[in-house]
Amino acid sequence: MPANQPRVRQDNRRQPLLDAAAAIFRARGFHASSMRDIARAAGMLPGSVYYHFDSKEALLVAVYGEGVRRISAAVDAAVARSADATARLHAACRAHLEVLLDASDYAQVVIRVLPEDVPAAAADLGAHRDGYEQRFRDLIDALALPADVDRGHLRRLLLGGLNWARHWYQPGRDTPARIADAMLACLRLTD
Amino acid sequence: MPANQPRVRQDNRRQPLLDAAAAIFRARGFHASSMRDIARAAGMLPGSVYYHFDSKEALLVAVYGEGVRRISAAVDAAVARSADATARLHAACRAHLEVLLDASDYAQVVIRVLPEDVPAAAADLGAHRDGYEQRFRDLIDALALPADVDRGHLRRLLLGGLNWARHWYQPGRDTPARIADAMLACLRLTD
Amino acid sequence: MPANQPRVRQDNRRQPLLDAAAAIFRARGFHASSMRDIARAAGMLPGSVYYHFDSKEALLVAVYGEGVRRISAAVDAAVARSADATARLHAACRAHLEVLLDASDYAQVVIRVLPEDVPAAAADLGAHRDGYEQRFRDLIDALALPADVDRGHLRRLLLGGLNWARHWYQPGRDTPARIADAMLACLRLTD
Amino acid sequence: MPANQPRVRQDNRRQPLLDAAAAIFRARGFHASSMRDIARAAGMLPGSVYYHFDSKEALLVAVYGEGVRRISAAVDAAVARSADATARLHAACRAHLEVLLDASDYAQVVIRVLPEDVPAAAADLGAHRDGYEQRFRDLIDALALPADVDRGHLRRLLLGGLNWARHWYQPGRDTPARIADAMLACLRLTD
DNA sequence: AATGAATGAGTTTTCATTCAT
DNA sequence: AATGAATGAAAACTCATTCAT
Repeated sequence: MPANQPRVRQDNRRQPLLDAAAAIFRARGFHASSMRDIARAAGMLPGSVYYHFDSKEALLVAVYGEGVRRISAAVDAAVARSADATARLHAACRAHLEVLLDASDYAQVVIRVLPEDVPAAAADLGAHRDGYEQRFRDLIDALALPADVDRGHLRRLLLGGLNWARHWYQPGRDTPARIADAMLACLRLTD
Repeated sequence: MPANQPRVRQDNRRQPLLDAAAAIFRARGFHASSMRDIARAAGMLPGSVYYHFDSKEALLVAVYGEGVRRISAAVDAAVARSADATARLHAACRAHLEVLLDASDYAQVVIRVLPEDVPAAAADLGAHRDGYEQRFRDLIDALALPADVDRGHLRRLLLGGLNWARHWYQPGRDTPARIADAMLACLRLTD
Repeated sequence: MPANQPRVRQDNRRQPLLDAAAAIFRARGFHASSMRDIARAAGMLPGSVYYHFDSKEALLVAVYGEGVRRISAAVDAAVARSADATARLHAACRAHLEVLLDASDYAQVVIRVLPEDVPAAAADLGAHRDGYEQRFRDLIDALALPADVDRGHLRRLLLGGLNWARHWYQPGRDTPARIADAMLACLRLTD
Repeated sequence: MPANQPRVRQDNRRQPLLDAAAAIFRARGFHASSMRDIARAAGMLPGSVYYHFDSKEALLVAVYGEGVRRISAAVDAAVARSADATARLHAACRAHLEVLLDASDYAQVVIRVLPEDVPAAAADLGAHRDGYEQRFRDLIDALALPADVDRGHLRRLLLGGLNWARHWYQPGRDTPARIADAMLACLRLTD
């Protein structure tokens, strides 16, 4: 035995496993994804997954959390580049859709898997989601809106409309940024 | 032997079975609903369900179709009461949300179960859905909109926003009609 | 109501039902054939089959019996045309193969379904089969064979070899008559 | 903890499982054998079988392949002991029948289950069978036969006749070797 | 002579998970 | 850090059969 190498170990297969899970959850949803499939995509045996995560739900929560973290980071970075309230909302919506539609398996899991689909994890997923939505609450609070526009319903209309894009978006026919702009153009954002 | 009974027997357990399936699909989604559960809710044995429907997917398609029929009927009836384009859209949105949020298990299945969740039935479900969305296409075509508002994106924003309500709506705190009005108030529907 | 017609009824759907059963049993064997399939092929509902036959086994026995009757008739007719013992055996083998390979679903069921596959009907099927094989026993008894040829094993070799043809026979490449002749030419039938 | 165990564990329940499957398939045929029964005979739960084999068909193919391997080995060993063409064919037929009738569940599956009974596995089974039959082709090619004996039909007659023995053979009344000899004595194998 | 509706036991298969090694 | 081998429950579905009408 040669000189003890320092051993970098510490869960170095966790990341590939998460990546695989994100890809499978995104493509098939929670219930139609099996631990077998995820393990195979990660190059492991099904039993091995349980070294890293206690359950299928725990794996989902980890993926979902990473998804929220990634959209959050993208939105935060985009928003930071402007000072004007309307411009900031535009930037946020563009970033939101870009990550959601093109970039990341992780982020797509966030809209593909609904908390209510997984009762055992619903609380965790909901908390992650709420944390993210707070950003849009703040952005909309900063706008000068017509008096008869309700900020809560505006936020929910906007987020619902953006997230729905997953169902009809076809890469190539349009871009996330143009879709975001077109939807914002439908809204009464100024006096 | 009394005179000629009317012979109504035909398929008389099909309706209760559909009702049970609608309730279960609505509450748990497609994959988390089992034929066992549906059969039990309908007071049958699992095998008996297959006398009426060839597969779980076929059962879903039947429920989904009935859901679309019910929303369509509600929207058509509501729209028929006005001549003004904007008023007609308002009526449609109110009816859409009312059926969706309060009235019908069948209708809720339509937004709870996404075609892409059930590849084997996706084409059928999609066709039903498209037939329904055509109504909103027509309603929006009839509006006089600002030149920079894209009708396609307006429709998708609106339907996405309305459908999203399922996730946050709490009966009692608000009414479907008020939500529909509040969301429409956020939109630039006039010149 | 016009003058009472004499009504020919008396189980007039029994024959089409038997035909359908023969076709299905022949193509798929006993276990892989379902009463559903047979009923559908006969244009009935599954329950209706039970008006004519008490069970799947009873249906098989009827088909099998008809199969034996048909081969027997063919062989008897063929044999009757010759007086010479060897010529009679030739005629029998040709007729046997012709019915088996080309002519009749019923007859093919006789070699496709083995009595041992259907314990509940094994006795009946075996009896039918034995009745038929008696013909070959008689034909072989009438031959003048070399002393060291055992008549029992000759019969079993010949019938086994002929029946096996089902597995490799391809219509067009050869004819049942030529196959029968070629096989008989392999045997030591004369001193 | 003793020194270094040899680690033989690998798939150590696979063999008992195959044995159990061979016994059940032999006794009842493919369709009448259930995975339940096979699992029970192997001392497993039904689900556990699927760790070793992907499907009932795959299990059959494994049993069938092993059956062919065993008859092939027996025939090859028997044939190797003679140089004379006729003696070699005799040895092959004796070995064939001995394995088939007395020795091995595996081998009996080969004649009990017909490829056409299991469409999903027919190609695999057929390939196995063809590989085996090639031996008889070679043995018969080596014979000096009368000019009017067709080698192909001789082979098919002989194999059909031998395999048919399964249906009437009763241990004790006769021996496989004597049956083989008696059948060969019926054939015109010399000029 | 047949049907509509159902039954109940059965089928093959899949699943998340466990655990000694 | 992972694996080989299994478990036990449940999944969707099929089957032969029944029976009032």
